[in-house]
Amino acid sequence: MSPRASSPATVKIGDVARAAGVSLGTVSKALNGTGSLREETRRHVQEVADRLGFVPDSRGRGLASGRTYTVGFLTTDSFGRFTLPILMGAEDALSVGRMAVILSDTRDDRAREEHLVRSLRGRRVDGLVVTGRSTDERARVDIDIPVVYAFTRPDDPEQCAVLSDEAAGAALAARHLLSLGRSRILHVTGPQRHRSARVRAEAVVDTAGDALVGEPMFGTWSEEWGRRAIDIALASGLDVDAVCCGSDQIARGVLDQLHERRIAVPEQVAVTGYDNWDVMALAARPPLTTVDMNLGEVGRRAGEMLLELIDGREPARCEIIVPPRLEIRGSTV
Amino acid sequence: MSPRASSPATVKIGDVARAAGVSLGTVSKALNGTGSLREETRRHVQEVADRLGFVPDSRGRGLASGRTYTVGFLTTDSFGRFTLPILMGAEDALSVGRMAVILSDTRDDRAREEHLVRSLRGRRVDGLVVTGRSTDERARVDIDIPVVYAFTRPDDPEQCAVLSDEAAGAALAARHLLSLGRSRILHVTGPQRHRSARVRAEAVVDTAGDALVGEPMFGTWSEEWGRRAIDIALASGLDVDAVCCGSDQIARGVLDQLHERRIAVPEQVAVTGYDNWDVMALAARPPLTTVDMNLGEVGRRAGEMLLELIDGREPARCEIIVPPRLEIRGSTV
DNA sequence: TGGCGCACGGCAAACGTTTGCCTAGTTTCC
DNA sequence: GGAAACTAGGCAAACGTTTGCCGTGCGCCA
Repeated sequence: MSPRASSPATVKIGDVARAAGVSLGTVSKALNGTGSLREETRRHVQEVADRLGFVPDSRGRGLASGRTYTVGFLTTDSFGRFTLPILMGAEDALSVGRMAVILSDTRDDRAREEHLVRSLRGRRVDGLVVTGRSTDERARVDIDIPVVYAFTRPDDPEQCAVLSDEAAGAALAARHLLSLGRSRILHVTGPQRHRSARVRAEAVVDTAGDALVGEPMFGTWSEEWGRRAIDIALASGLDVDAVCCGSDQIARGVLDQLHERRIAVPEQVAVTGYDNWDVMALAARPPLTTVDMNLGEVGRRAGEMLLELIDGREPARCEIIVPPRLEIRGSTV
Repeated sequence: MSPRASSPATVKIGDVARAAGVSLGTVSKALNGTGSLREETRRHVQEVADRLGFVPDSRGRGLASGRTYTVGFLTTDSFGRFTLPILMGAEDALSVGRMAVILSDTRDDRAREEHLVRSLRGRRVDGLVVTGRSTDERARVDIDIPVVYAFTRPDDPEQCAVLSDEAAGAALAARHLLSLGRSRILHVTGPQRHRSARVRAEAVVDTAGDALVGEPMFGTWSEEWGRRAIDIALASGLDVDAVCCGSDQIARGVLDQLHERRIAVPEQVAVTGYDNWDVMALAARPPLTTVDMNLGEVGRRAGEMLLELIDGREPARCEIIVPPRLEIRGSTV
């Protein structure tokens, strides 16, 4: 087969060497800043390389140096709302280490995951960032290169991970409501079988104490549930001056239903969300006070940690908990 | 530097050869189904390779075969709402060609794009999918490998592209409203400087004809604008029985404001959106009738076309227009 | 002026594959 | 029974780098 029939034959290191009148190894050293060369030589080679538009072939480079400068980004949860900011953060951190990121979306399919991991292994990636839903633990990826889990919690506690402090986030919202003098707080959140929902609910219960009205209401992560929850709560005669929601979507539903019933937000009832999902939180009326998990930061820290692991440096901590942040807007005074 | 200090030294093709008692080249042929070998030999080699857990090194493979089986996915628009489904579709199509996808997010930064393209070139990717906002044309990427533009329109008409038929989509919505007997249709859409807004508006005007009330209302792609537009329209005494919106977000705002004013949807006024963005369209009350651009299909077709180009086959058409589809829900009868 | 050391840069092995060519052995056909 | 025609698989070159080691020529010092 004709090797790479690209039109104007790619320029390789030998071409640069010839054009610069030096040896092939010298070009490599000049361009990589290694070996011992006169500054003048380096400059000259650099110039020639630029003129010729030389870009070193990562295959040869990888083969010779043992590093590919490539990492895999493995996600179970397609590229949903949560995965995305993490990906962006990770890319940020990794690109300063000149790493390229290969995307692998398992679509939550075991066989597909196996195939993808095999492919990544074949590409000799230097490391792996694994992410997915935070709701449950995920099985560790069986591969003998550095792996950092982001957002999702690996079932093996030895593995490095960067997680969001969900309890702290929920507490943040609850405390905020308390500080506003609210004393009859309702908690509406997602399905009880989801770890996130449970953890957040527990934190709200602990923080709000006597100020909590009734039991946490578990349902689904939808606007629809937010609306229904309000109906249910009011129908059962609950007296409420704040609703602490498990997600922005739920909060949006809550807001709509309160509006519907002519209950003033935030005057009569304050509302908080969770996620700081801009399209939801900012478009709500009033704009939603909500917890931001700093997912970008989660991804960034995961990328940084992976770089450390790849470089063989032991990272200070192998589990990083990223603190969330409260974004205060109009839905709470 | 120690070449790849991974714990249990990676098994290479030579190891398999030795273990199977054949030559190195034979292993390659057996595993790749090339050359002429006895079926028995192939099986035997395959077995040994499996037992040893051999995964060929893509660097060596790429170097020898001239193909990297890697493509770049270059996006200007971070990985927003539109880019994502395209990415997923493209990945779908490319993964059947055993291609890995390297992500490159330019963040709309010229310098960053240059750097990323250089990096992709260094990795000798076999091809490139370029995507971004559909609102404007984008400068062609200067690289001498196959490139397919998806969703975004390249400024050079020679380039291959897969686009969504936005005019058809808007017409679809307008025609649907007409077919329901609506005769006083208002069009509310995004900024006039956006190509998408202009194209869709033009199509609505053409399709609705006399049934169009007033001029298309250009604004922003936000819920806020949807709400305001309704206020403005009603304040100016417009009599309307349908609102054809340029996006789901706008439609959502329109719905909310109509609801606010106790105007029944769809009985008194029917509403259509554009994008079929599930979190918006499904959570709306009533659920939104909207145009789905089939972005997954756009990505898939782009991936397929790229595969063809890489394989040197001239694709039948170099510009593919993917037809949109109307998703009918409760906001129109 | 002679010797030593140092700075610079060349040489070639190594990285892990694929693939065209060649050879040895087996069959087939007269 | 012998030669021609295949068949199966070995051999080695090639892909494009990096890097350790070595040699050469120069400067410096005595």
